[in-house]
Amino acid sequence: MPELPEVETIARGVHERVRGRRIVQVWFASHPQPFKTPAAHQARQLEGRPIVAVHRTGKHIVCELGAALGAPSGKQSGKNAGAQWIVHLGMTGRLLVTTPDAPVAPHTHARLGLSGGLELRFVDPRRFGRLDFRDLGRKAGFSAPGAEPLAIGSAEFAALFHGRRLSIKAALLNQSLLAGVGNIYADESLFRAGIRPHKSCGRLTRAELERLRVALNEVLQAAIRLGGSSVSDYVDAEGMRGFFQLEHCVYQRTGLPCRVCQTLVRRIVVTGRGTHYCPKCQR
DNA sequence: CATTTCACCTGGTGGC
DNA sequence: TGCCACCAGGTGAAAT
Repeated sequence: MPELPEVETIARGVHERVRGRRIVQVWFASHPQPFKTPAAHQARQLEGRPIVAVHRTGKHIVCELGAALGAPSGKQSGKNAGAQWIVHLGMTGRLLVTTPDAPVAPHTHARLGLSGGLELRFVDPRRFGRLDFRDLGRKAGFSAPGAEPLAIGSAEFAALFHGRRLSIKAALLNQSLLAGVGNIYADESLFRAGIRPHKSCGRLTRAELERLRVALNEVLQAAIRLGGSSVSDYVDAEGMRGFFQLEHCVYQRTGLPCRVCQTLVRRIVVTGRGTHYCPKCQR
């Protein structure tokens, strides 16, 4: 499932391959609509615009778009200002850069034909993903509600969790607190910080919170270096798998010996999510 | 307001 | 072999 490192990997790959190209043709599937704004409106707005840059915010991929080719100046047009195409991959979403003649995978919901003979495709079997279009002439650019885990400082991080009663695992998954952490990296960072997943936020010491911030930062950076974790069907923009799943200490290692102390990894359910931890290393 | 639960989806898996 | 209940989990709406 795509979390921060996977989304970062995809955004970088897409950026490398499509930056500077223009959207010349847009096809959206008609029946299933995993779209925040109506498909027809998105398709109409996307066509003719250049892709200026692609980057990540939280778990969202943001494609920065320029004005449409030949759009008349003046407020009426709507295509003369910059815009954003925002992609959320949900659980099983893929954003792929292909050649136009590449076989179209099942559950392909969007195809953007680009200048220079490439296509940007959104594929999502379970349709948990979301596509959104934002006209920057009408509203501000997209920003994730939560803080950026790779940039946040000690005091701000501690303040996010201070005085809360819910478990630290549930808090890590709350995107309006921290943007980009999902089930894999919540479990892995709690292991590296030596903290029990169901421990209440309010009971964490300042030292534990700082250990968690550093552990989260390290695990996310390491995962980005390895192209993310391919635990189900995650692949990057070129269809390549990541390798960080080989470095997992607890996630999906139920019943296997802890890499540090050999105690068997345990699985519990916290707020409805499968949660993995070492009962000896994590207190 | 804070927190928890549930529906949304489909593919893969295990039991019978 | 086939069928089916069940699980995976990111998100947002509904419930508590």
